Amino acid sequence: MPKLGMEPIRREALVRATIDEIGDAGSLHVTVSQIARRAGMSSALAHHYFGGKDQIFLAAMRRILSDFGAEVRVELANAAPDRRAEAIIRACFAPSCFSPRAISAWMTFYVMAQTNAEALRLWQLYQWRLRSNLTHALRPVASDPKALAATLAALIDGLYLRSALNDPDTPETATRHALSVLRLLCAA
Amino acid sequence: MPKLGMEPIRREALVRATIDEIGDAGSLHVTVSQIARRAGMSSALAHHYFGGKDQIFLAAMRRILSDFGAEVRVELANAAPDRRAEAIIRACFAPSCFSPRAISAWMTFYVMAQTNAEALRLWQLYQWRLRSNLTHALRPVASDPKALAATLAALIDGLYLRSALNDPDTPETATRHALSVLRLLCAA
Amino acid sequence: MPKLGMEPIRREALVRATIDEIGDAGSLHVTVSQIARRAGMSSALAHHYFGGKDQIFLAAMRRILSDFGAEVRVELANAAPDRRAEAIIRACFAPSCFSPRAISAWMTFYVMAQTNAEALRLWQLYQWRLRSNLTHALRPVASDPKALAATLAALIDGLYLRSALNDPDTPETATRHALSVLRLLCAA
Amino acid sequence: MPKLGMEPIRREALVRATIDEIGDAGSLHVTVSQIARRAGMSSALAHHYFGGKDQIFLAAMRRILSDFGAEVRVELANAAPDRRAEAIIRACFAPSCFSPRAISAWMTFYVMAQTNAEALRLWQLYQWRLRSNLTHALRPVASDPKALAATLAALIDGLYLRSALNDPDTPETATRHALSVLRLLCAA
DNA sequence: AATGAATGAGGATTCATTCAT
DNA sequence: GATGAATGAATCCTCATTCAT
Repeated sequence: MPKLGMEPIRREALVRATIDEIGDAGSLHVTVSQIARRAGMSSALAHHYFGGKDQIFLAAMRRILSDFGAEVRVELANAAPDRRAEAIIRACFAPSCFSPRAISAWMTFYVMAQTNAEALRLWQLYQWRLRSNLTHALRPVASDPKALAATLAALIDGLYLRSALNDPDTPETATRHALSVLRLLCAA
Repeated sequence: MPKLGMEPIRREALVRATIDEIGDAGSLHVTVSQIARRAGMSSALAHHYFGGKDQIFLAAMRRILSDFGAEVRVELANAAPDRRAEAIIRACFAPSCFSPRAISAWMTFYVMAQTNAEALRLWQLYQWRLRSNLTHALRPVASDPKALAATLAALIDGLYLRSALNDPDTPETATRHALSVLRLLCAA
Repeated sequence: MPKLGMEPIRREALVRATIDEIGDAGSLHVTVSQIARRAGMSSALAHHYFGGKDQIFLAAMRRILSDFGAEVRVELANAAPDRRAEAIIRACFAPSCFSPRAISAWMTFYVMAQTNAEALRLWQLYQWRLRSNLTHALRPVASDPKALAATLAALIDGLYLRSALNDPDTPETATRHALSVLRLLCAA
Repeated sequence: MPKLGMEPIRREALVRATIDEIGDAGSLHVTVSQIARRAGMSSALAHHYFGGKDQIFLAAMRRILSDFGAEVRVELANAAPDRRAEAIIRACFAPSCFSPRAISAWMTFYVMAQTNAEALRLWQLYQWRLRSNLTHALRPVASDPKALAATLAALIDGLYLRSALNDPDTPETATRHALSVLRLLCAA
């Protein structure tokens, strides 16, 4: 009697395992076997469900992006209209996005995007959404919302980067940093 | 007497080839053989001179850092006292540091720093120098030089990142962006 | 369900192939590929089952030791109480232990024991067992069983050595030699 | 002005270095470069003088044999006619032959002899001389000098073997052991 | 659905040896 | 006489991927 409906469960487990494994290893140098073992199945099954290593990685990247999107939506839902930019920044540094594991995986996908077209597309989508969200949110409070959005997006990436490299910055410090820049540049 | 003095030539060629190869490939997934071939020698000779793959990569990283340091020194030498921060920013986006290849290699070393202690040390050294230079340069013009230096450093890294990911930003755009943030935040 | 239970078969085949290959080559200078080919599989599979070259070699060494132990047990089971020492000596030169291949492999492992801790431990275990068995067996017939056991153990090793080096000694000659020394020294 | 008469000096240095290096490493896994470095010259020069690695090893083996022969001659020169067998045994365990280094090198050459014809010839020569010397020396004191010589030769090899494998036996213990067997078997 | 079995392709590293100077 | 330079050929090991069951 075959088990039914295993596919989504397996895929989910593999995606989680991929993020965790990359986060632990701190690099893309992670084998399919390691991921599969962590997900509690054989590497052959991982291939069966995803077709190949790249696809597993891309699925993990999509998952990180959608987690991020969800976080943004939650924060935006509770934000006053003139606090929407703050809310987005908070979402960026929320634990689900800014844990060491997530950061490590995130940074790693940047590298993947240098060679994999689909990964690049995903990153560009993320950038477009982030900037678009920020621009929209900044419209009530900034004189040049688009430029400020670009600045904040770059700053956020930079803060991710140094957090990935063991900078002792806590999420709180990073959040405070980004928020203070937001305030200063809105005032300017 | 044998042919003499090849060592510095070979090492130099390998370092160049490493940066170029990583830049072209857009990832650390570059073999010693590829590097050696590009440098016009056998992989055995590359090992002979550097001892191993990691050391070749670290030498390339050191080279990038020292190129950057030289660029900074040049720009600072020609800068008026109240333009020193600008000068540093210009150095960051000077062609020798901001060519697609250099950026790609640079980003790639970030990944290496996640697992290699010496690479991490080198990155931290770079960060410390950059921030220290910036802090010093900002003293005459900013109310909180240290905080502003941190912001600029993060912003610069973020701009590198998106440049590495095929953002159509030109060096000029990136420079203008960073300089404008500098001005706004000094005024604030 | 997949093909099952190959592991013990493969391991066994590899252990046999290792002993044969070393025996043929007459040295530790034997590659994993050679062994794997002789065992009818890829070198990758050999690594998969054993983890590395050293472990393959150690498994082969363990096999030789256990073959020897079995031979001793068989001979002892059929021996009169005052013939137990003779039985042990016969076991040492039984075909399964004293074939050219086995000797060659045996000698070769001696070399391995000079640099590999686990191999050394195995050799010491073998020595301890041999001497212990001999001492016990000699108690009824010798005045200083321990000293005589040490002498016989060294003599046996020496006879192995020259057999490994193409001495025309047959197993029978070697057995007769050792037995005659046993008799002489018991009488003394 | 070329240096004259360097050849014997270089060859001597290489032979010494080979023995020392093998002794230190405890195995044949010694590179020509290591040997040459220890001998204070380039590996190219080592090849120049010896033609290849095997020849270097064979030269070292010859040296060990001739050292042994010299030791035997010295001991025999000072021995009373009925003490000649004792003298040979003492020579076998004299420091120049029985130092850990010498033993390690010695054992290692046994392995070489399994594959190299010239090494085998040298070992056989050594055996022949040892047995011949012993037989001659035993004539006045043993009933079957030839058989006893064979026994002693094998015993001596066995004692070397266990000394090579870190048996705590000192040279003195080994000497006493061999001498006591000699006495017992002469009496028998 | 699931997996143990199996491998080919490749990658870092080592080393004896050759050669130009 | 002497050596730095240079390499081809190996060797261990890894890993994504395929397949039979």
